[in-house]
Formats: sequence, C-alpha cells, structure tokens
Amino acid sequence: MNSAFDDLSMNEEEENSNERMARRFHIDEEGPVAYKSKNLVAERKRRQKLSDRLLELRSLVPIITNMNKATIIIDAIRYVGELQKCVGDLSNQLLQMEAASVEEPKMQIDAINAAEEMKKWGIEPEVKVTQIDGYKLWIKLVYEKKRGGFTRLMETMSVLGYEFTDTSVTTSKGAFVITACLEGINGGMLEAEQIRELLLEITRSM
Amino acid sequence: MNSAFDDLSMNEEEENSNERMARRFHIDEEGPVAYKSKNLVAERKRRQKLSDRLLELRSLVPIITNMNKATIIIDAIRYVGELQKCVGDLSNQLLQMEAASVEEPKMQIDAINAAEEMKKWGIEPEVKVTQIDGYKLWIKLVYEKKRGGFTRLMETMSVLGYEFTDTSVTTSKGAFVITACLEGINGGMLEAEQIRELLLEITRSM
DNA sequence: GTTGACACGTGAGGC
DNA sequence: TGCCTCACGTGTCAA
Repeated sequence: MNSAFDDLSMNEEEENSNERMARRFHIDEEGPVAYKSKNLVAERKRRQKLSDRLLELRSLVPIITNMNKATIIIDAIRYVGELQKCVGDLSNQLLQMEAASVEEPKMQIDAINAAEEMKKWGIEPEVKVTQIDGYKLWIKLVYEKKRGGFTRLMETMSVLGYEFTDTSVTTSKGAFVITACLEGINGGMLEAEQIRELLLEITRSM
Repeated sequence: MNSAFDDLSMNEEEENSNERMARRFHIDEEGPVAYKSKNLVAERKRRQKLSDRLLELRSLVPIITNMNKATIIIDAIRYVGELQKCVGDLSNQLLQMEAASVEEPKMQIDAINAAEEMKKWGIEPEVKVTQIDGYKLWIKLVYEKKRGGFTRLMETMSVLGYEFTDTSVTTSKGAFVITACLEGINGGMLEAEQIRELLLEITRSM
C-alpha cells in the first residue's frame, strides 16, 4: 500500500480511517479534543480538492514517472509542451501538404513578379502579433501577394480555433497587407509568440 | 459536529505506539522561539519547489481564470483536453488530406464540397452593391469558397481602379462572406449596377 | 540515523 | 463581519 497517497485515494469514505489524524493529538486532556480554529474543516476540504485536481490532471498525462505531487506537475508540463509542439508540427505539415497539392507553374510567375515589385518599392515582409487579452489578438501581416494566400491563412487559423474579426485587407505594390483581430473560439490556445511564428511560417511557405 | 477523532485514539493499541510516545516525549511545553524540527528547511524547499512547478505550469496555459492553485490545475486540465482534441482533429485532417491527395482533381473536390455544404446549410450566393457617394461603394458578397478567390477578386477590382477599405472576410460552412468598402482611386468610373454584374461574373467564373 | 514526501492544524491577510 | 487562500512548522511513515 502506498501510504503516501492514502488520503488522496480515499473517496467518499469516512475519513476516520486515517489513523494518523487521530494519533497526533495530545490526549493529556480528557474529553474530546477542542480545536482552536473554525477554519479546520474548510482547510481540510481545500486540501482534498487540490489533491483531487492533481490526480485528475495526472490521469490526463500518459507518461508518469512518479506519484509525487511535484513530479505530477513536471510530467504535465512536459506533456503540454509536447502537445503544443505536436500541434505546431501537424498544422505545418498540413499546410505544406496543402501548398504542395495546389502548386501550379503559372502562379510562380505571379509570385516572382510580386517579389520583384516588393523589392523595388522597398517593402519588407512583416508579421506583428499583439495580445489584446486572454483570447484576443491583433495581427498585422505584410507579405508577397500570392493566389490563395489569404484563404490559406484563414483556413489555418480557423483550424487552430481562431476567428477573424475586424479584418482589413489591401494589396499594393505586389504586397498583401492585412490587419485583423484574431479571436480564440474556445479560449485561445496559443501564445502570441507561437502565433507569430506560425504566421511567419505560413507566409514563408507560400 | 461529529468529530472524526472522538474515539479513535483508543481503538488501536499496538505496542509500537510506545515508541511513538517515546519519540514525542521530549516535546514538552515549547520554549519561546526554538524550532523543534530539523527538516524545517527541507520542507520549506519542497513547498517552494512545488509552487514553482505550479507557476511554471500556469505559464504554459494561455487562458487563466484565477491565480489559485486549484484553478491553475483546473485550467491546465482543460487546456490539456483542448490540446488533445486539437491534435486528434489535426491528425485526422492530415490523414484525410493524404487520402485525398492521391486523386488529381483535388481542387474540384474542394469546390464541390464547398458547394454541397452551402446547399446543405441553405446558403445562397449573394451580390449586393450600394453606392455611398460618387466614388465610394459598399458591397456584400456571399459565394462558394475557392482557393484564390479572394485574391482574384481584389486583383480585378484593383485593375479597375478600386481599392478595398474596411474589409471584413469570413469563411463559414463552405461559403465566403465578404463585406467591404470600394473606393475609386481616380474617381470611380463605373456605376453600381455595372460593378454588381462584374462581381457576379467574377464569383461565377471561379 | 537520515532523507523525502505527505497531511495536518493554525494564523495571517485579502476580499 | 466571515469566507477563502496561502505559507508555515510539525509529526509520521517509508526507503
């Protein structure tokens, strides 16, 4: 029996099965033990809730090195990192596959023209991401105009759970200029920096 | 209140409680400021480590409802769930796309899918043009989503001397929904009705 | 004997 | 006021 988690694994069982609790009180006074704090039961409940949450979190993480509270969190951290990286890789792969399957030689000429014109006017590609609040982002994009680029952008962000609001799009001198508000539909799962890198990769892969 | 410790101190009478009593014996009425335990600092370090891990975990989760320890874990749990679902969806899409990429007329399938989905949801293609003043128009477009459609639209209007301002673009249920202000760069050479027919032709030819 | 991990009760401080 | 959250020092058990 792993006694370290005897309290955690105890569910809706009466808690006086825990002997340590009873044993720790001085019995030098007769009668029931008098507690000084009324906070006792609340604190007990709080601790149990936290432990339950920790166990719940642990149940989501597949790889477990230890049952320790600290290692549970460590494993969760690593797992979240892996998941995030996995999401990025997958969406990139998806993107590349889409790009490869749509490719046509005629569009490349267009792209070259766009690139030349951008250079001629001294327009630099640009990706700017600003966090407005937890699930809202403001982005500004400047990149080479290419057919289907905007659709691809919207599709990718939609897959990642982001919606475009307050969008403004302009093409000028071979460049696409986009400013928009990104709103995370289910809370926004990525950091601004991650979004930025993703957008960079999208605009670059076109 | 039923205390959990009313009679439990008596129902266990094993002999090793003697040594516990002996161990506890030197704990008398405590001195003024004398720490009894040697593992005080160790415990302190352990607590701090756990808190740091919790904070580190929190830094990975984008949506934060509260700084509480419990809510940090709750948010992490929900976030992990979202990520897992996201990975599942993405890999599904990737798989589906791999299967679809074996066929050659892929873009047509996309178009057919979009058309079907629009029909399923009862979405009708729509072109609305309203003159605001001599060189300003407001347009609303609903048409089948197709790769490069938006870019083509912008290019055409640009050639005709119109610029997009205050553009809003959304894709939903296989449809492209666009509302925008068209501003004639050199005064606006076309009437609203002509623009409407032109837009109809563009959306139809895609 | 030592070390690490845990739950416990308690007081402080925030809303 | 009272409830809630936290850090603290401590006792207990296992490796």
